[in-house]
Amino acid sequence: MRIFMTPFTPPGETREKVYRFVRRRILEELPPTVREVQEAFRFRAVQTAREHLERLVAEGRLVKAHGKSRGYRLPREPGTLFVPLLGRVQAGGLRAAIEECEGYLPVQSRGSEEMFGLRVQGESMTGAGILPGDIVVVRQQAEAASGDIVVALVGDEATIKRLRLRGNGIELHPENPAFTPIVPRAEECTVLGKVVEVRRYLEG
Amino acid sequence: MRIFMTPFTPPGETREKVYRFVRRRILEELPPTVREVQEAFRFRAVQTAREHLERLVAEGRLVKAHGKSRGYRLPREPGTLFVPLLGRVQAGGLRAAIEECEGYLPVQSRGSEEMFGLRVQGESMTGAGILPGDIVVVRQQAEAASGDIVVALVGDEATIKRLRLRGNGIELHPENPAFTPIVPRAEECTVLGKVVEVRRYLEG
DNA sequence: GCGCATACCAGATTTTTGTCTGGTATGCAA
DNA sequence: TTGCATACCAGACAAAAATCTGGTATGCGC
Repeated sequence: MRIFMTPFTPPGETREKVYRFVRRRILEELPPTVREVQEAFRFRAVQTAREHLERLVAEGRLVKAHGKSRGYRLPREPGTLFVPLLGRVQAGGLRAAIEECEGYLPVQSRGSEEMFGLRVQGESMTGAGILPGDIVVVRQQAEAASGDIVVALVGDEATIKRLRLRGNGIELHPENPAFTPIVPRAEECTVLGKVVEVRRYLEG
Repeated sequence: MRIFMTPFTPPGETREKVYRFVRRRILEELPPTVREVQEAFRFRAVQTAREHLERLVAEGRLVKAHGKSRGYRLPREPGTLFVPLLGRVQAGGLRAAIEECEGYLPVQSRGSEEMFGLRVQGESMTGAGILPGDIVVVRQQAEAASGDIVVALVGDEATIKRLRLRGNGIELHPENPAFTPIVPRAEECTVLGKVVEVRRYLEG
């Protein structure tokens, strides 16, 4: 007569915990093996862990790569990618600036667009809640709509302003009464991309 | 006589590519196996991939968990963790709010502190560049220093204000002249945590 | 009782994966 | 020339991990 450890486990409760465990591990960059799940929950059999995992897959809460180690993943990728954080961008040197970036930022993104982070200098956009020292996350694109906040290369330095289309030309508007709009000639201004996110770190 | 495919590969060039490949894979959440590296570079022998990887470890550019599958990691963890994004927090229900969160935010963090994200309502902190709809990232802590921006539970709703210590008591200061400071009694106010980051998503 | 579901366990097989031993080719410096 | 480094290859072995087969206990509806 064998002893079976089958404490009163309400249906689904253990599975819920397994799901949370696996999700956390995946988000922390290393999905667990079936045996790691087994050990984490003190199952006596690998199969028990496997059954929970396969059930989660059947329910659509996880997806897996059959036969591969650590093959369980979250469905619909959370799509977190790391974009380079640039200190400043000088004329023409976006490529160079990306090579010499200060670090990387985790960013949520659906596509695999080319993006970068840029540290804000100056007070010209405080009216839009963008303060010196903030970081803007920029999606690289040469075109933008009127009203978008963009990063543009004017002269030999990148600047953050609100874009206004005026007939054929463009204007770059600060969001601070102490500054005046820039009306660059087309050939001396390049739109590097659109600001899609603003971040401010209050410590560290 | 065997034929060896040894094209002119400048020293370190292949290794650099291997490093980039592995780093990308790690950041995308599933570190490669040695054989996956082998296949990605069309090496005829696993050992070739292994030598590059071990070399990268020796150089300190990667670290590994010996004997574990997919055991290569980036040194000094980028320490990205995912924190729950809460819509609103009502009296006492921080735990409940975390259970029913709207989603997860990738956040850079050194420790494994308890954190959460909270969507900003109202204009009381616009002077600090915190606008309605912004997201604040909060580290849970019951104590905070004078001058910190905190999330506090006053009455039955969470609010974001700048904390001021006044003798024995506390004051919660808005950063907008149209609002007046709150001077709560100690028993009707709980500091949930300190705002460590502000985010604004400009699209989506 | 019966059938059926969930929840779990035991032991084995098969595949994947990490590791190891010993090799070839090329360039460089002593 | 020798020695030594890098860069690569071949074939194996052993550990780790996924998978499979067949079981026990408990509760629920009929």
